[in-house]
Amino acid sequence: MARRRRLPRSFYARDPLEVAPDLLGTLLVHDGRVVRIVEVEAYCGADDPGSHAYRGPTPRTEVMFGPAGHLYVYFTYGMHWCANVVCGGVGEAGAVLLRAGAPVAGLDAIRAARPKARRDRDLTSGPARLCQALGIDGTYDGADLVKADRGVSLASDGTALTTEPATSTRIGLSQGADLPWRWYLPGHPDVSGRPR
DNA sequence: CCGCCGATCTTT
DNA sequence: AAGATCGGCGGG
Repeated sequence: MARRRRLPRSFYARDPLEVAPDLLGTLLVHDGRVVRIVEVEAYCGADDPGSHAYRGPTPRTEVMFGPAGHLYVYFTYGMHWCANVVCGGVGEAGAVLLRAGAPVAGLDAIRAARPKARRDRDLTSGPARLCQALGIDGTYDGADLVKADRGVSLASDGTALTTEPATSTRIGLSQGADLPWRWYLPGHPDVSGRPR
């Protein structure tokens, strides 16, 4: 087991198109539960019609316009939470959506948090499943991943990827649907969804 | 495995 | 009225 090293602020303070692929293989940690990130999507603020921040700041999206390295957690479809990592400079509203992971530790707690999952592959494959599995909800909006002020952080354990990342268009969008801003580790059982 | 549909509520 | 989703159901 290699030592886990929390990602520094400088990791996040770059263009989301650079940060997103670099997040593959990193560890999302909360409350004894750890998953290895295997699927992400980049969202590029005012330059991206698919971003919640495309039309400028609102109460919902204000965290995205703040400093990098914080969580942007939003509520969708009346019942689900999804988590993004804020990237780039202040005011740019870059973000990377965490779409899927592979459980690394705390499997019992993850299973307990996902009672609807029939198979293990359904535990953390999907942005809302991932949040439910790790116990991340709206109270974590704005949480600092570098300071881990609410117990959530991202770390690297130095493990090299065994699969080359692949790209595709993003899942579930009608605006910006043609942009190839999704990265994933192909063949991984936890990778979710399909582009349209 | 795949496709369809309903749930449920915030945002526009 | 649509949405950065999920889970249950039916069919192949």
